[in-house]
Amino acid sequence: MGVNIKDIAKAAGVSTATVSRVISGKPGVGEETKKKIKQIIEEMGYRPNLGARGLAKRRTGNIGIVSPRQSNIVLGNPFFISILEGVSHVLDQHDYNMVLSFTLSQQKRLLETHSVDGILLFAARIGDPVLEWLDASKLPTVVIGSYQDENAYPSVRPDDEGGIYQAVKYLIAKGHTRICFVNGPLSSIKSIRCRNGYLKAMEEEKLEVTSEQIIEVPEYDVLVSLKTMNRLFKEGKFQSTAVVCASDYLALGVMKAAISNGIAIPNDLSLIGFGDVPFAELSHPSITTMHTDLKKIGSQAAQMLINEIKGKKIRKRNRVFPMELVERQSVCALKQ
Amino acid sequence: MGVNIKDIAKAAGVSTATVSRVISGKPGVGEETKKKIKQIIEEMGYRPNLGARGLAKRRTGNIGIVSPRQSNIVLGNPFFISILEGVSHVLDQHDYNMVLSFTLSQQKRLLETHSVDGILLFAARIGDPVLEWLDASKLPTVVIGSYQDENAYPSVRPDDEGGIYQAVKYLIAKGHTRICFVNGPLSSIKSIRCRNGYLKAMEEEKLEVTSEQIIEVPEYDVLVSLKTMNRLFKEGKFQSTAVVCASDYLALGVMKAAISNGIAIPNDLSLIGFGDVPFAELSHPSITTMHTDLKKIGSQAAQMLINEIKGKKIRKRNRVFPMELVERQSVCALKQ
DNA sequence: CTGAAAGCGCTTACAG
DNA sequence: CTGAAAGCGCTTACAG
Repeated sequence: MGVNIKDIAKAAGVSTATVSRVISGKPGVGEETKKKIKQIIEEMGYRPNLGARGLAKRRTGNIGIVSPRQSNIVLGNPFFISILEGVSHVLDQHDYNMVLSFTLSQQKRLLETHSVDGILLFAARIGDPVLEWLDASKLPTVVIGSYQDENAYPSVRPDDEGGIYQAVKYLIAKGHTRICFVNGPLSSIKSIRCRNGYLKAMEEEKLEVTSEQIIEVPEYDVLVSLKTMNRLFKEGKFQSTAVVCASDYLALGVMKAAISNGIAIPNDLSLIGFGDVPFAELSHPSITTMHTDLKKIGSQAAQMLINEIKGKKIRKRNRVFPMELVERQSVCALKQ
Repeated sequence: MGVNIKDIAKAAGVSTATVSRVISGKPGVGEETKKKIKQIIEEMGYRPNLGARGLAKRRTGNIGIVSPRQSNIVLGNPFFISILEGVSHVLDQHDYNMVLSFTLSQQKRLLETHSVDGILLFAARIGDPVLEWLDASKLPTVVIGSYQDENAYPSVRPDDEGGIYQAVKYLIAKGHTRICFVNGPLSSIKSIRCRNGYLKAMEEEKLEVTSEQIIEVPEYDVLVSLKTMNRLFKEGKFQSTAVVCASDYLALGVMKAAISNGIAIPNDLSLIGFGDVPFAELSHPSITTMHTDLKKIGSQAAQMLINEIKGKKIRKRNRVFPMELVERQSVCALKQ
């Protein structure tokens, strides 16, 4: 099992307490002794056992990332990846490890076995079993993305409502009036917020919203979106000249379905995505979309969690990041 | 800190040893006692402390996933995501947590602090500093993907060489002779293997390979591929009628560059990708590509690692998964 | 400035 | 079938 603190103490002719002090940079050790111990640590290749340290200090040094969604949907989503990058950067500076959980049983274990010091909760939906375990665990938690109850945990999220609102307004400014909205499932609070943004913009402009104009796709996934839209286009009842989507992936599905049904984008149909993932720029045509600083959302959330763990007061519990429109090729002004 | 094993022991009027036996399902506890203890555990909501258990059993219950590449490149890559899904599934069954490391310092900590019981190494390149730490850590390790030394660690990987070989042969069967190859950097062993497959197929058919026909892109990334190809197309010296790529992402970059330079795919240029990530099917045109069972690669690697940790003999240390061609829309027969 | 000792929460020979 | 005790590798009052 390698060399431990006792070995070092013995070799240096001091107590383990002194060695421990040197390792953790605590004051109160003579320069001479410190130097000697450091040298011996180097020579013997000593590496602290984080588990043991954790036991003694009653912390684990791990942060759990939990998302109730299927791993492929979350991890395969550049949206989350970018956020994770930000998270990773901050945890790094504070010497935390990231423990990911993709399955229900992993999440349960994570939350019930004192394996982590705090939780970053992603993409939760109403009714997710994880929420109950989380609650019972009493673990410091920060939510990333929209959540049912802003008061339950501190949170960081993009301004979903404002983002969609802006997108709709932009299309209206381009002359569109028959604008439909492709949304994710309403079990996601994000979807509800996005929906509100859409309705608000339409109402403000006194544009009628028929039930066909809100298309709810059961999952934030390209393929699901593709299938749903394919059916719609084939039925021939699709009347809109523009569509706003609650995610870039949804938009990509719409685009693919449109193309294979002979609907040209943007000439026959204008399209706006949401999130600005790398693919939005790479598709053909490139997708006009709503952008926000995902990495920063991640790093702020991580920072808040660390403060929470340290028992520091959090100034602003719920942070909302503004979104801005990125103009690309998928929108054009409506021709009369 | 919640209720611990002592509390349970006291409440049940037994020793902690007995409680421990019940928890870990060890034999040698009376039915009555066992029942009683189980009930009390339930009532008091006891959850074992994995850290403490780990200290006592000299294991951590964690598996580290390390990839020397930048997080966005690895994690943003559906190729790895699919593999991770397979990994996740197996680790789950064996009650292991997954600890991810995205940055150098995280990896160093992971490898030097007894934080994990084993390592799954992804996408290593020659000269990566991680390799040295890994080596020094003496941790059980399984490599996923091509690696410099097949004997160093057990490994699981797709048949890179055979895959590219098949792709080239397929194009030749379609009448192409001027076939170029877009590869990743040669610091990656995967790239070297892919290159060999290309050369082998071309040589077998006695087709000349000029130096311009092998295009080495410095990173397995869409944008980098896009830029490189854009430059090439603009120079106007591009002579091939078909291109094989060492990854779907590379292929996507080629496609995007071709389209924006007025080169139609597949009519002007046939294109084959590698890996069959979800986007290969969703692009327009959809990409003909080499497919393999990525999830299975992940689950096999995880299983091998667990066997390694348990000290079981591994029957076959280096496993190679065959690849097969998936015909889509990005290739057409050469018109004379 | 330094050490002896207790403790973190669990497991596991050993003894009975 | 069960318990007392030692131990996993560290930290931290406490005392000097």
